[in-house]
Amino acid sequence: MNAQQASLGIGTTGATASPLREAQDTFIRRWGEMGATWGINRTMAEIHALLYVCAEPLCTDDVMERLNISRGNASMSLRALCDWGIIRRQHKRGDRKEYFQSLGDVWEMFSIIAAERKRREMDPVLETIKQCRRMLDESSLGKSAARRPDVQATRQRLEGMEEFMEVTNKIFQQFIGNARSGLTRVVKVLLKAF
Amino acid sequence: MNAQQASLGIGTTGATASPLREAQDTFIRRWGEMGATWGINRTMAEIHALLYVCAEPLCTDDVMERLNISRGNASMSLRALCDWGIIRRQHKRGDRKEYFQSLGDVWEMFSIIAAERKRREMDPVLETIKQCRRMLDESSLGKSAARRPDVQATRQRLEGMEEFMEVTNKIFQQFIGNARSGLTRVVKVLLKAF
DNA sequence: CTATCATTTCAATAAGGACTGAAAAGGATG
DNA sequence: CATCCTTTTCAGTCCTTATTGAAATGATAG
Repeated sequence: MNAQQASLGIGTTGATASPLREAQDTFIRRWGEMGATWGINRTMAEIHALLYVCAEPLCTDDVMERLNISRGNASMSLRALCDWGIIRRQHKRGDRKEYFQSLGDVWEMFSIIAAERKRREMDPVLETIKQCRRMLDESSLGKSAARRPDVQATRQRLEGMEEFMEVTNKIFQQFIGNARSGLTRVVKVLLKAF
Repeated sequence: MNAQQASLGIGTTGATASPLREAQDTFIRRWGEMGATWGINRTMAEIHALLYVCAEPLCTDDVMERLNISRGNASMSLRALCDWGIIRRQHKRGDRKEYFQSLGDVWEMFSIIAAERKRREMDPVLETIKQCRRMLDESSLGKSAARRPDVQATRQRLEGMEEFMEVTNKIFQQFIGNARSGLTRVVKVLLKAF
């Protein structure tokens, strides 16, 4: 084991139990668990946590050894994280391997994630709700059907949800649009207001 | 099939394809998909969507038939939704069955969900981060170890994450504390500011 | 061009969650 | 307290997703 590996706490023997490594592992494990409950797969969350806390570029083998995962898994997860945009590839001169590095600014990371999840998961729902409302319009159903109490009740519920998502979307938008290092404008406003 | 069932669009034959039912089903399906990507199981999300759009109390059998799920599944999912507090049990006089009804106010629902997820998923992470930071304190490691660049780098990353989560927590808190029907104070502040 | 090292891909498999159905428990009614 | 109706529970099964490992592909250096 060379000096670099020692400082990373990477190695096949479990003997190296530095406090640094222990602290990092604790964080990584917890972050992985949280990811799972928010619909992000555990391994991806762990890899991200690892790159984030180490705060230096690691290569695929580092990640594999440190988290005990296969090469295939590491490769696919690293690519997914790059696709999300929260880690970046890096080349070291004189080294064929690729290295990966996490963004350092938490606000930027979360703003990227928020943007992506809004696009992938909230926008389609909002679209669907609008469509459902249209299906229950007077112009689609005729006057008498559109006034049935059950139809009206459903329409009202859809309206309530649409309003909510519209507002939530706006907040996301603000968060997304402004986050370039440090606290967002949204957040500053909030913190000042309370 | 009686009148009540007809109006709910519930029935064993697939023949009844009312626009109301179609709109509801579209919403339910989409809501279920979204839930899945946010770590809420699809069936639970669908049941909730059903109770929400119908805007009237339904019994276990209604839910089973409408969503094609088993009694066991319906029972467990309904209980979980009650535990979350976003649907409520109801008794109808002269009827042994229990009925379930969704909260009508979306803001209240999400405030309940936010409170629960904060408690279950964010608070523990924050706790872990604090603990990890303590592991890397000068008082735990001694001066020289605590000043190693790798230790300092990790400590900084943990601090960055802690700050982020602390602020996020405050925002959640505001959202949670104020939401009793209609827009929260947080949301009003936000909307005025932009 | 070939050898060498790195990365990606993907079929096979393992692991984890969700769902069912039937049996048990609960609770109202006469 | 016996009956009838409803709800809950949970072992077994099914289904989805995550992971592996080895073969294919790509990239660099000599």
